[in-house]
Amino acid sequence: MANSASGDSVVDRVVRVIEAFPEGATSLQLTELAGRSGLPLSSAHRLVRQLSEHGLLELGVGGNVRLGLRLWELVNRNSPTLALRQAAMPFMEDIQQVLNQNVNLAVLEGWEALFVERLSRRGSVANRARVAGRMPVHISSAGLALMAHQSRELQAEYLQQFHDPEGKVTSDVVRHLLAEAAQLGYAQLAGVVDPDTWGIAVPVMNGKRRAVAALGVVVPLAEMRLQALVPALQTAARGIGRQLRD
Amino acid sequence: MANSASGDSVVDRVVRVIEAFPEGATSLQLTELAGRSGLPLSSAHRLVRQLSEHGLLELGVGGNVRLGLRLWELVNRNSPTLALRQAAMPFMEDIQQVLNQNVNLAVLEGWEALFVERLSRRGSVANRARVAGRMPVHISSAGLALMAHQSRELQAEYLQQFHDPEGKVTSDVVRHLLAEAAQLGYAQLAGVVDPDTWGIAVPVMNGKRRAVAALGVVVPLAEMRLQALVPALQTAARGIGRQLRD
DNA sequence: GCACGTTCTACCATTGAATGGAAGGTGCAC
DNA sequence: GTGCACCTTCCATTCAATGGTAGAACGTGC
Repeated sequence: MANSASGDSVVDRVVRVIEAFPEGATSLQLTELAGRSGLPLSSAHRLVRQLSEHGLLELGVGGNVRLGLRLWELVNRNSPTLALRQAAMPFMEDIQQVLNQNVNLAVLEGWEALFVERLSRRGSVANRARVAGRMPVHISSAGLALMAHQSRELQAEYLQQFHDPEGKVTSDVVRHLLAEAAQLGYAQLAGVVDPDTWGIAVPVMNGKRRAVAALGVVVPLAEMRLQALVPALQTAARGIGRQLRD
Repeated sequence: MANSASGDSVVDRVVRVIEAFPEGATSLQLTELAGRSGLPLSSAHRLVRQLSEHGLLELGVGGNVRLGLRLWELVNRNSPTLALRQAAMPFMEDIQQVLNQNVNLAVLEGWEALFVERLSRRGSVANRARVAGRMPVHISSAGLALMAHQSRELQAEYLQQFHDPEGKVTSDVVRHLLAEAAQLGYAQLAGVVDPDTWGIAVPVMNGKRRAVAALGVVVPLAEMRLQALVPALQTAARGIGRQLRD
């Protein structure tokens, strides 16, 4: 019983509390939060109360905890993705209008594609649900498009550590997919997320010729027409890249 | 020289660091960050490094600090505003289509309206810049619409503490504006932000008859037609409120 | 090329803020 | 009424946090 029996700093604990929220859960019971974050109840309680006083969390009646509006505000007004999203939005809308398909924009975070923006197929932007979602590199066209244009070192490191928990995909298969994506200039993947859809994505290059994002669409298998999709995506991706330079 | 000479906890400092970013600034020099957050350089440096290790911040070469993608992800995947924005989006799009005006959605945060979503006038959603922006209650139609439907106690407290830094607006003027907004069911404000525009906003009521948000439009003075705008806004606001109940 | 200013990074003795078990509330269910 | 599950508060113990200092790494002007 002392300063941190478990040997982690206060910052570690703050992070653990924020990360304890499962994807999509807006609120959590205090006891559950303590359990998920691995903190003693009293410590969790103290931390949550402190964070609540600053608005980073909100502690409601009966120990109901949720992320605070203040935190949302701080993150979104200085969003690290804002410049990218603003540069990409007009082009994403163009794609959406021309192809009438789901359009998405992703960046590489660790060994996963992190989706930072999305326009859904019907009637513009209603569906914003899966923004801030993740997909492993090897089962998303966006992830493949991104990884295929990273440095040799990073790709080697990625392939070296690669392991499919389900054991279906080998490192060699992924290597092949990446090589193909690099050669073709786009990545495609059929029926992984949903058996009836294809994903196609192209890299967005910034001024330094680095792939900083991937622009992709998800189309029903029946409407799959590479000849139409790829040029549109590539044109849009180049446009986004040009915007990023200014 | 001990644990916190300035008498604030680690949590306080973490918050100060995150809040130190001025609106719209995505990155900051370490020294400037230390200055803005009022922390000794070495303390700021240590905190930033710790937060960076968890991805809440990103510490680039040469002390360049920005908010981390991981933080953006955590906040946006468990966004406290998500339910509201999802409920409101279809209706906001309707308004945008029918009226062809800038539409925005705000909630009350302290004595200010916090804008959580916005659709700009031309070509759908390109302009996302001012999302997460704030406006004082008394100079925003959304703020007035929200405050006009809060409890008597809260309104009294607001008016009691009210003080216009520029000294142009008195508490009595605001009281009048609120009374008017409450009676009419909508708030209007001319030429405050931009001399050539009007703002009009209506409250969004949740199942418990509490005003949880405000739906508003900003229109050029020349196109101001209350008869057309208010019913459309009110209809949409009722629709949003109904969605929130489910 | 050298000296200077600025900014980032690392070190480490001091000490008070953080810790968490225990006890006391509170509310709900049976 | 009794039990249970959860939230909240308290407080003696102690080690993690602190920040002055020093040094490294850059850039810049002379």
